[in-house]
Amino acid sequence: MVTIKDVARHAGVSVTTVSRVLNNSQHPISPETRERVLAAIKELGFYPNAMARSLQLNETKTIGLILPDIANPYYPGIVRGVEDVAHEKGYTVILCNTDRSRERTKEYLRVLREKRVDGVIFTGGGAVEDASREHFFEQGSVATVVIGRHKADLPAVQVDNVRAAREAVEHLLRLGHRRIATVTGPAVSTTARDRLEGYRRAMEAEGVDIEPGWIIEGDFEFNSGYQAVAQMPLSGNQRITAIFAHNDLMAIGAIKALYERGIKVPEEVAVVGFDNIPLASFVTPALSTVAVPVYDLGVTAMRVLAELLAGRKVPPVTTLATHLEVRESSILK
Amino acid sequence: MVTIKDVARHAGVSVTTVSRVLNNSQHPISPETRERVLAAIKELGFYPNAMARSLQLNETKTIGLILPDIANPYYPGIVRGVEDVAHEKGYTVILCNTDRSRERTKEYLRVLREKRVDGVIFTGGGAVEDASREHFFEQGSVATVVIGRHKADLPAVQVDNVRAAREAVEHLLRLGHRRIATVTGPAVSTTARDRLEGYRRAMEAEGVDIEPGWIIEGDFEFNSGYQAVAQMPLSGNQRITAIFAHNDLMAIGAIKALYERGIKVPEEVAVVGFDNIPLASFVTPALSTVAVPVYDLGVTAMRVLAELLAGRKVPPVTTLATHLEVRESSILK
DNA sequence: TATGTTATGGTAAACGTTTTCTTTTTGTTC
DNA sequence: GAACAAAAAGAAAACGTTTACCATAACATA
Repeated sequence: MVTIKDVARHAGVSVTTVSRVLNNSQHPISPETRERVLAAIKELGFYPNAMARSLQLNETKTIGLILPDIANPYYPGIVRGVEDVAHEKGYTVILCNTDRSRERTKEYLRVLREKRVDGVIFTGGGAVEDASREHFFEQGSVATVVIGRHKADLPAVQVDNVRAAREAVEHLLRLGHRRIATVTGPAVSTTARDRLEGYRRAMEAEGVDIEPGWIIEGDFEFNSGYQAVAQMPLSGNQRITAIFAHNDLMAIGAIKALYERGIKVPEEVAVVGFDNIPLASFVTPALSTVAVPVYDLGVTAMRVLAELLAGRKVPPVTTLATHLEVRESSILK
Repeated sequence: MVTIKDVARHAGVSVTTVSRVLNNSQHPISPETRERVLAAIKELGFYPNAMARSLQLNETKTIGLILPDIANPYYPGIVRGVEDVAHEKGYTVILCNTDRSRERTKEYLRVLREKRVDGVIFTGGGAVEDASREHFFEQGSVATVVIGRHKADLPAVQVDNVRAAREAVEHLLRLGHRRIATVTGPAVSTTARDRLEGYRRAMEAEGVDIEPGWIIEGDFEFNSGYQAVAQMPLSGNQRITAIFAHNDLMAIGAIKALYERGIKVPEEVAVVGFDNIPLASFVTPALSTVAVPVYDLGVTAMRVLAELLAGRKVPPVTTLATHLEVRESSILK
């Protein structure tokens, strides 16, 4: 590998001078010298060693992005948002899939720490956060931003799940539905709790009593939505006429189950999901859903992190707006 | 930040000794000394500085993963595969989205080079490869593995697109279809060319003449599949009875268009896609498709790269098997 | 002439590790 | 008790940068 020394020798100057032209330093350099250095750099194919540089400057221009699983369709949008802004600001992103495993999370935190990343963006909540707090923040801090709900005392970027869920259910109520079931996320998920709360508030505001069979716990996976349908009253005059699922995957599972039972969506049962994963617009009928601005969540998180790294104050919480994307599954053409 | 010196002082030994226990060196260390060092490390919360280490050792245990767009549902599976193996082998992954832009690709290659990544995995072909060859490999090499077809002289991990496409079409022929249309990828894509070739060979082997209107060029996006349907003969006895799309997104677009025209899938028109993105099993009817083992592509690519980095010989091409995932869109229950 | 000042450039320490080479300590053998 | 070997530990150079500080030359100023 060619080093700054080689360049210096080749250009007939000191390494100091090479370093100066490399970094556009304040220090005056004569045009001829600069030219010679630039020529030497080109000629030798010199690429400064970022590690030596980082060692000296104590910054790596690298951040860690920790999430449960990139293969979950909710996350790629976030990642892309983070990455775009990171790239624009000269940062590089290390991707860490934790599968929500505490072990693996800690493992990654150790590596990120050893690699001296300048900052970290977390998403995926829960156990991950605990591990992080313990491990990362308590022993010397690394700038960190969290996407989503969290208990830690860290800057967060999130959406208002209670409100968004409420709006989704209000939409169904406005269409005349009263008997509305909901497929929730796992009870431990704060996100799921918020979405359930939104459902409750909308129903309550409308004076509709929620019947016991209407709330079915899922796990955010396709299958749990599919299976939830089996537990719902679908015939007789006790039957439900709409389903609000806590995410799109479960909503699509529910649609599939309804389809297989010969129940028409949206004619007999309307369905609304949550997240607006890419898939949502492609299924038939196209899924009405709460659009979570995943890309913007990523973009904003990285922006906040960059502010933090620049030593500026950042808001403790940034809340991004959702909007209801009404498609075919909840409304007749 | 606490350094190895602090640990040494705290444990009353030299940095050499600390380094030795840190790296489980051959050099004998008395149990008591080791204990003292370990205790000091723990007590001070010491995390070795990977950059200083890398500078010395000339390896970063980091690799770059270059792809067009993580938000494209084809890629997360690959990324996950790469990441899993990388993690297992002690590597960290830097994610680079290029949007197939030559500019951005070169930009990233520069950064990866400066950060002295140990290796690179490329996927997404085309322009990217050119940029890479030029920039990366010609001036001092970095271990590299390519996923998919490529022209460069680099170890590759791929599937046999010709064969896989042929099998997909043979499946349709076996079901009795003769008038089979195909929605291709962009003409410049080698992948698309291979898949078209497979279609041709299957038809030819069966003695079916391909009519001009049957081959419609798409661009691998949902919309082009949707729009392709408009150009197909769908009524009269010249009508096609099956569609082979070069990827799932286009296949799903086609299904949507057929649905809107009141044409039943698979009863009136069968559809087969390619890739087996997660979405494929969730749409209605569930999409029959050629299952590309994306996760395994990632896993294998990283394994090959690791071999390369260990200085071992690797096969120039590793071909992974595809299989046809027959679901509802091409066969009646 | 002595003294600054400015423009340009260089020397060498520092960043935090690993590792080669030495040194010290301990133990064994005759 | 001398001689040596083995075990344990340390000193210092090296990795490739950045930068504080210093040096020189040219020129202006009093």
